[in-house]
Amino acid sequence: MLSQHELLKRIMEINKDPSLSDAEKASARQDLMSGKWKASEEDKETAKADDKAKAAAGEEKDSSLLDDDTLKCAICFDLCVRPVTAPCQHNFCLKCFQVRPARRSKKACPSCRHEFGAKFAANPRINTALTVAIRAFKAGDARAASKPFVRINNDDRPDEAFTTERAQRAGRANAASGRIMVNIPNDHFGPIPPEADPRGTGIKVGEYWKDRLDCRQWGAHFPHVAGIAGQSNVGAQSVVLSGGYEDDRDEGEWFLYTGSGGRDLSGNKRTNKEQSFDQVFESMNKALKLSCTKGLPVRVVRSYKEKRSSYAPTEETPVRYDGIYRIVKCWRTKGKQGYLVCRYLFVRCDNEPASWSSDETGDRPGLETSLPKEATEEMRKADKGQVVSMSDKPWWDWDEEKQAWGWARDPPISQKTAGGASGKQGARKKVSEQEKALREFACGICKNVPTEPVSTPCGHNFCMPCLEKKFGGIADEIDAGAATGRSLRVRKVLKPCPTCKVDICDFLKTAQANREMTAVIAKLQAAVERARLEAKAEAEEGEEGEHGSVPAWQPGCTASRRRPCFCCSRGPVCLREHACLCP
DNA sequence: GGGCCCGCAGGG
DNA sequence: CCCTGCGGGCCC
Repeated sequence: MLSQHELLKRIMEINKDPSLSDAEKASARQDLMSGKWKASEEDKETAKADDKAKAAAGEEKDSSLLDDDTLKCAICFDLCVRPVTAPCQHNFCLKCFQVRPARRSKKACPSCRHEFGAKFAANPRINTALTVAIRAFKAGDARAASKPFVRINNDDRPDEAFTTERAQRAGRANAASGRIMVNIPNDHFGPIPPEADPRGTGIKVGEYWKDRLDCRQWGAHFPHVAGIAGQSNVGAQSVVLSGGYEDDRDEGEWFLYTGSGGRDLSGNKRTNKEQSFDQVFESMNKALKLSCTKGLPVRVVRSYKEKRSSYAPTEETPVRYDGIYRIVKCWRTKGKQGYLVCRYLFVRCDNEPASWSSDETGDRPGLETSLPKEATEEMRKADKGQVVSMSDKPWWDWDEEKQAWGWARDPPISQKTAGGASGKQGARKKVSEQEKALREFACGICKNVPTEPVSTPCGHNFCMPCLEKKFGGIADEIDAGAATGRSLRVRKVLKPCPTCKVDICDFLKTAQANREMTAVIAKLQAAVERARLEAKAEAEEGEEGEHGSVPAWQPGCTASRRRPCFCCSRGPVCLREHACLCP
């Protein structure tokens, strides 16, 4: 890996290289920052010599870099805060740029008088490579700099599944397919931890992918078209800011997000800019609302397709992970198209600094209480005056002791069987949980789960056969009692609930196995069985020959449904052929 | 750059 | 099963 000094030197060399175009410069910088660059022998030599010189000269060399314009704002002459880079290669703080050159009629660089292109003047984008350099510079050593991650080659994978001939010709499936690299269920909340990542790093803020499909494979956001990942009764795990809704407003640390729906998608359309009816808090919008009230962590991914945000990535880093946010408020209001839209105020709460931040630390609490005026103004106009707030005890919260964000309550349990770090621990846990649920139905006499369950008015469960055995031919005796009209009272005393001793004689007259309960029990039993199998597979994991009778995957399989492998959870498994892709 | 079409995942 | 979905390739 490059020393920090070397890194900065290289960035400057790139910036000064007259043979490179702006785009090439940007791309070279990005490659450097993302760790794609590989040390050649020559480079290693210079690095060595460099280290020696550095050792001799102490830190002088590093501090001398402060004289270089590269990291400084050409307006305020300080280190850039949220740097934007003009086509002339001069850098500015986003704010400095917005208050000075952007407001003037002649939009030109105050440093070199070079006129900005219309695109840059209208929507300057943060130069994230520069923020990394500034952070590194401030920290003075490589350790504190956000560590460049090494992307493992995602191409040429045996399981980069092609589904259609057309897609094969294009060199890539045109819909979601391919192996999910991270070991987490789709309904995993919060950051993707190192344990779940085959590289052992976890998904870091600033990591980026070439498209939504790639992003999906690394678990940051699973749906490949939809912008919201979630379940209406659990919450939302992640969102993408992709410019699909014109009401969105992005200010980096906070943004206003629009819910989904309200659009006519008839005729096999996937999206439609035109809204034709009101949005409601249902399905994905409801999931987001739940994440809001619970204060759950929501992963946020930004796409270069968002054209109106300075915080959106560029084509060089098309789909970028920006860390954890919480939804502090949500409400409904009239959107620009005149229909009601669901609105969500996201506020960042991540331990890592944002890609656009020149700070060395992540977010600090407080932002969620001092709401931006854009949001408060909109909330005042909220539909029916209803504004939903985040809980006082959010699931994801600031830990004063650790001085870090983290889980303040247990994370929601995954409902999926996708395996993975949490899923694996969950399998055994799930067995015991469901067994516990089953025990709720246990017969008060034989203590087993009843096959013909009866629930008494006093709320206790028994097997029908156990009750009959206990009270001896219930139906017959009662019939006999009714026929004689004599000893019913006596029998009543003789038929107390075996659990609570309450008289259940009258109930027993008409008692029948509860069909509804039978169904519930059957479902639970099936779930326990499934969970047991999972736990078993888990226990046997690592052993050879686990795939048993599963046939080898055949290239060109056009299965429409894929799931992580039942055996090793690494997937995908073709459910039509039940073929397994495990190595 | 716009329109069109497509496969697929996932919720309900 | 049906419907939705802030993709992406391709053709024009």
